[in-house]
Amino acid sequence: MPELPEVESVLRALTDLDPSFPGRRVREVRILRPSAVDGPVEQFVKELTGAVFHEILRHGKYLFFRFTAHCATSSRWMVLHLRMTGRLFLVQANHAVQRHTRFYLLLEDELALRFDDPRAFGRVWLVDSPKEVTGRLGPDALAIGHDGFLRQLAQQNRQLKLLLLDQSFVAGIGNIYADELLFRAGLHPLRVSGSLNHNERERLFSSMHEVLTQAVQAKGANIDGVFEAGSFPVAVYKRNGQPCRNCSSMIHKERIAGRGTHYCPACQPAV
DNA sequence: CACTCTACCTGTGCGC
DNA sequence: TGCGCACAGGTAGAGT
Repeated sequence: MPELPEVESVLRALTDLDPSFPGRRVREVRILRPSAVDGPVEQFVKELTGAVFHEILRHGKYLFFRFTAHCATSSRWMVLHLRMTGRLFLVQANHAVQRHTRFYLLLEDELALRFDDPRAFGRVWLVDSPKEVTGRLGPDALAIGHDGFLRQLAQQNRQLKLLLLDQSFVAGIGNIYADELLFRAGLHPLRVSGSLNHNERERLFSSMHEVLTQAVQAKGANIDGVFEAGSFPVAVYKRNGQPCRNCSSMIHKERIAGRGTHYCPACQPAV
């Protein structure tokens, strides 16, 4: 499930694989699954055909592609959310379409930007400004600094698991990294944010920052039995029934805030 | 106002 | 072996 580190890796892969990606012109747009596009499909195709990409940004789990349409002066943005199983990548234009390919953009130099998504939760939008999307989001979880995070935290009094998953608190953390950073911080997912002492608040920020930074460096998470491109080793996610790497206690799983939540009962005491 | 539930999807892995 | 079904999860929107 792509969260901040995985989405950041997608962005870096695009620009590393193809340093001239910003600057490329779209020759053709093919939509295989119209429901992947928010809004009228014809307009999506029409606007992007002949458009030129200028830059790619990320905020939370969203990617923003700035482009200028073929005979327009002002910029427009293609916004993408991978949701659960979406994958965005560059391929050769003749690369065979897969069963789950939802759409692709044929670019110059026989390249194609392709979106595959088995679960079909992923979506793409065209908007005038990223703010139309990021306006509902909190600060990016990796861009936010120590002081900004503590300010955000001071305004809340909610269960930590719920808080971390709330994209309007900070954007980019999903179920995997919420569990991972709470483990690193030694905080139980049901602890209420308002009850944290100074030291615990500091640990929450530093753990969030370290986990996300290291996961970006590792190009995403490595989860046993689940296909993920990255090599960040998870300590608790899907490790229920296995020994904690700190203390050998059994990793526990329960449903919190409607999500499968994994933690070490010894390292993350309830009170 | 704050929380919970459901829809959206389909591959996986279980029990029978 | 094969069938049916619960489950996984991010987000929006509806419901309590």
